Amino acid sequence: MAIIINLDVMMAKRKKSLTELAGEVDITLANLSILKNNKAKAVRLETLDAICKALNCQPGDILEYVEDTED
Amino acid sequence: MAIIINLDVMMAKRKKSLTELAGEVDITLANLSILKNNKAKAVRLETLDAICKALNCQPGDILEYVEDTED
DNA sequence: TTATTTTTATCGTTTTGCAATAAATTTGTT
DNA sequence: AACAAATTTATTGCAAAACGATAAAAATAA
Repeated sequence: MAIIINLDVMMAKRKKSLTELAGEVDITLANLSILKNNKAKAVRLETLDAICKALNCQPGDILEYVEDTED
Repeated sequence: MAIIINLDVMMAKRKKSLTELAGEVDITLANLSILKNNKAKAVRLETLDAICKALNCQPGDILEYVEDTED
């Protein structure tokens, strides 16, 4: 099992593109993409906070606990 | 608003002390205490994973979105 | 094809997780 | 009060990683 960041669901729900989100979260588009695709091994709570704020959601909405029997 | 880590609820539910948890999470007691008391500014997903595993819970169970109008 | 969005990659800086260790503080027990 | 156990706080140090800045590649849309 592994924890992954899933922004897709909330982004779709809020109809926000990565580009839009990056602007609001105040993080570079490139780095947000890394977070979104689980290339990051850690997250600053501050960043998570900004994302939740921008997507108007709870941490639990974007953090998932999944089987890592993929890829 | 800020995201905080709240281990107390799940620790109580699982009846686990910090000392026990530290052993299972494979992190030093000192550092787990830091996480527990929100002195950490970031968390490794790997660590979060180990904590969720040890407490048998979801990330959303230990991550809270609260007003930072305290202390 | 052309434009737009997203993903990858590289370099450099700064931050921070975490170990190791030890001391201080709190909590529990008799 | 006295003692033990658990928790918190503090230091030092290092390796790892976030994130910025930037640019190029790849994917998606029009």
